[in-house]
This record gives sequence, structure tokens and C-alpha cells, in this order.
Amino acid sequence: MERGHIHVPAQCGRIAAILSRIGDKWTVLVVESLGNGPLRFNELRRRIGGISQRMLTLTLRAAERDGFVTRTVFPTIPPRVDYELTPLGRSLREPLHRLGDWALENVETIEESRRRFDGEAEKQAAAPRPQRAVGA
Amino acid sequence: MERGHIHVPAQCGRIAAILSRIGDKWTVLVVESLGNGPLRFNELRRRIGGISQRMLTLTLRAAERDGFVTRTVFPTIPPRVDYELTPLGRSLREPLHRLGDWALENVETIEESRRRFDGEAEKQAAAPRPQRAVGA
DNA sequence: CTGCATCCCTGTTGATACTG
DNA sequence: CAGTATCAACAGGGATGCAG
Repeated sequence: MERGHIHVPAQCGRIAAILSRIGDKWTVLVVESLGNGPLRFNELRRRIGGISQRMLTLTLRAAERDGFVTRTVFPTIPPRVDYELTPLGRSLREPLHRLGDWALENVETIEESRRRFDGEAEKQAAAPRPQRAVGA
Repeated sequence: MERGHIHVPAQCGRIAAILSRIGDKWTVLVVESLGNGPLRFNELRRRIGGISQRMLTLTLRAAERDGFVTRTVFPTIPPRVDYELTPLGRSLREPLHRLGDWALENVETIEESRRRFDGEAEKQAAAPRPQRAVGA
């Protein structure tokens, strides 16, 4: 409790839940892609790249449910649907960018740490405690 | 591109990857729980609550691999292992708290949005477009 | 164009039991 | 106490086909 922060497990659980939602592999991409203004379904899809139609639909529905985006249907032929960030969704971009900046700043450190860790693990596997011969 | 931010999909993918890692349901809890100082395995486990031994092990190993925590083994009997945040892990707490504050601030809005959304969905299900009789 | 339903595969999670 | 191994259950996610 060094600072004024809470540290109550229940609150942490809530944070974890939020992170799980927005960190579910596509929501971040959607929020960022919509950061420049509203987009149609397939524009969004092309913009993100690598997302299946199904996942985009599910992600957008979840985001709409959480109040991050609005879904506007134009009853034209062919149909047209615009997705746009709500104020809530836009407010999410700031803390998200914080974390994004942190990630970009530290991604190399993290990847190096991973390489080192994996290298050590390999060496450990190559020399599995010489003493203590299994059958002896 | 309204501000100085990047918005390159590749970068967003990295952010999403980081979010997926740290938002993997337990890492946040671990980081927060270790925020007050080093803890032993089972202390940490009790502190978090609801995490299985296996998941804690996996989460800690991943966190160690990424360089968020250090693992210190005391070769005593019974064995004792301390886990502690690295500077990198501690630096993660700040942007994490940002997002945490955002989550706490907006959790009610989000939950209300969900309730409303689910309520609407229920009404829609109850009135499945009166016109357009299936067989007619 | 948008998006729902279905099938299916995979990764992730958790319970249990066993080792050092 | 700390950690691993194995197995079973579940949800996430992709491909395809159909509908408005």
C-alpha cells in the first residue's frame, strides 16, 4: 500500500476482466482502427487485416454491448453499416496508448528476456544434472 | 492520424499481443499482488485466491520469461521460492494503474450498457418482425 | 454488402495425482 | 512447500454456406 492505490483482489479482478475484454486479440485493433473516424464493416476488416468476418462481427457486437462503439444501419441497397467510437470508446484510447507506448518502449527488452530465458532453458535441458545417474 | 500517434496495424498488433499476455486473466493479479514486495509461491496463491497451482506456475513462468518477475530459489528444506517484481515489472504497474483507474471509473457505465443491450436483445427476440409471415 | 449459423480444430484452463 | 505430468472440459477462433 505504498501509494494511494487500492490493491484489493476484487478490484484487481475487475481490472483483469477489463483487460481480458479489450485485450481479446481484436478489440484493441478495432478501437485503434476506428480512432480516425467511422468505418464500414469491410473497410474495417481490410484495415485490420487477418481477422475473419466472424471474429469481426463478434468483436463488434461485444464492443457495442460494452458501449465502446455504435452501430448505424443505413437501410439502403446494398446495405451499409457504419461503426463509430462512442465517447466511452474514445476515452479508452488514452490509457490504451499509455500501455501501447509502454509496450513499444519495452518490447525489445521483453523479447531479449525471452530469448535469454529460452536459451537458458535449452542449456538446462542439454545438461540434466550429470550427477544422479538414473539407474545407478 | 490526428495526433502524433502511429496507428500502424503492425504496431497495434504488438500492442494487442502485449495486452493478451498481461491480460491473460492472472498476470495482472500477480503483478499487483507482488507490488507490495516479494512473496513466496503459496503466499501469492492465497493472496490471489481462486487460481489453481498449475495456472500460477504457468503464469509465473511466463512472467519470468518476459522479464517481469524474478524467481529466487532457497535450497532449504522445505524449499522456498521467492517471486519479486523486476524494474520492468514495476514499470508496468503505472500504465496498468492508468487502465485500472479507467476501468474502475467506467465499470458501471459499461455494465449498464450491457444490461441495456441485453434488454434490447431480449425485446427483439420477443418480437421477431411481425410482418413477413414465414409461409405466406 | 452485411452478418448469422454450423462444423470443427485448437489452445487454454482446471482437477487430480505424483515427485523432490 | 514447490513444482510437474496427465487427463478432461471448455471457449476461442477459422472456414464455409446461407439469408436479408
